[in-house]
Amino acid sequence: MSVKYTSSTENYLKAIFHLQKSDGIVTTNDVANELQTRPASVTDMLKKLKAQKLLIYEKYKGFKLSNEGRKVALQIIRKHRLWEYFLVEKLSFGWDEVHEIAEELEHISSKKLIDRLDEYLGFPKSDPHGDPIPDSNGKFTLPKQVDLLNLPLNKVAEVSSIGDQSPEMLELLGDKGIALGTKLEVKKKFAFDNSLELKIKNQSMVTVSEHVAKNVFVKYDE
Amino acid sequence: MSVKYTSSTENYLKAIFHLQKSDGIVTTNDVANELQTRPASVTDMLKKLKAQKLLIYEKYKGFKLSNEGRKVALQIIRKHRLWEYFLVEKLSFGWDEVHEIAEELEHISSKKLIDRLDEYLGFPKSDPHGDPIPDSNGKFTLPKQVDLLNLPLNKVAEVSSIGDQSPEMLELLGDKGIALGTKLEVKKKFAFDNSLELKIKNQSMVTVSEHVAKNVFVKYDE
DNA sequence: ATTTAATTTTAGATTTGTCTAAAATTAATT
DNA sequence: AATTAATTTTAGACAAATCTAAAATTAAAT
Ligand SMILES: [Mn+2]
Ligand SMILES: [Mn+2]
Ligand SMILES: [Mn+2]
Ligand SMILES: [Mn+2]
Repeated sequence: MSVKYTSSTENYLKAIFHLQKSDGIVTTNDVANELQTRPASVTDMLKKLKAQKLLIYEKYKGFKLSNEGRKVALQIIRKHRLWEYFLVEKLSFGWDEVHEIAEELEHISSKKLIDRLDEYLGFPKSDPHGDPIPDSNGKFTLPKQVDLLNLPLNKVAEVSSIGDQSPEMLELLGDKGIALGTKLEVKKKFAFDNSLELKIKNQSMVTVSEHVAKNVFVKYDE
Repeated sequence: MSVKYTSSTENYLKAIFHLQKSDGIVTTNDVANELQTRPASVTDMLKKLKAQKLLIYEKYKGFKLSNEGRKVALQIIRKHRLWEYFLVEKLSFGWDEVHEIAEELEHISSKKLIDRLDEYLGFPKSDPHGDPIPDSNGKFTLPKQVDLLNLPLNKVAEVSSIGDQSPEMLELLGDKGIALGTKLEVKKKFAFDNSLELKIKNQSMVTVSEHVAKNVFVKYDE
């Protein structure tokens, strides 16, 4: 039967899950940095997670989520992303203002609530940032996508996901007229600094840096 | 500026508010009983609430909410009831299964979220149990209502609110076919035990005890 | 291979919210 | 009025989550 975890435990599991995705290996400092806390606090929590069999951990030797830990993390992520979808689609929030609120809502415990919400929303496949929403069993399908640097010239594509989702990045994208679902094509790539000129559908041309280009993912046919 | 309170603080304020409504005077034991905790824990919290100027309290002399405390309590109640309305109207929950979930959701802090939700729901005036929903400023209007014992014979009325909302009561009412909005009239009152015979619209006659009658409130014309 | 630096862990405190047991106060009974 | 009972508060403890400062371990640099 489904056990109840504290919000803190859930936040740690989620952070470790996300760090595992990108790096593979996760360190105490990584987690401290991600959760805006101190390394000593992280070590304390690692021991608790190990005691609950949510983490495989040997001191000084590193750690990773257990199967159970991964399972719990995926359910938190499911809740987070469904609430984000709800906020944008039903309550007309901007995609750049839902993360904080979802950070709280993801800890509401009722399984029935989240399954009803999923149904109410029409079983969406991805959240407002293009990230996949795990189903009730934790399964999800990664959409095939490339970043703008690897998008062929003059190929119309649709923005499907954003890598760096910092407020600064989202503000820049909003300003350039780039949102999830935006149709665009790369018109020119400058070899000098890998900056790109983009034609955004129904808008004028814009220029983006390599840093931005690497964090905007798109889907396109073929 | 809106200060952030802990869930525990919010639960205490809400409990004291509700106890104040019914009795007028509230005791340490009342609160302990309401929140399923110990009198010593209540005293601890009373001191904290006083320090935060949310409560007027002199030890051994009793206590009551300050204006600020009442204001905060009303905002929590607003959130609780709006979420209950959402769960019933949008996610098809039964009115007897939403309280627990709302007990968690009421602590989500975003003011913008709750105002957007209010708008999305069409600014409902009362929750699924017939209790009034305070507006963004904490104002609400009490619907004029009488309990079934005071409803004149053969007068068609509409169920508007339930006093005792225990699972046992809600189960009994569900079984008898009495829900919020149900149209009914009192056909007979037995002086012996104050039990009533009711004609419920589109159903057969049912009998209810005085205890039940005192906890079912109705609105009617004139 | 030592020495130095960075990382991680431990030791010991602190805050919040809770508890039990005992003391203080108020209320109720003889 | 004195005694007993109930209520409320204090004293001291504990679990959870955090912190700082110091120690242990591992990694990097001479
Ligand atoms: Mn969170
Ligand atoms: Mn997201
Ligand atoms: Mn609550
Ligand atoms: Mn209610």
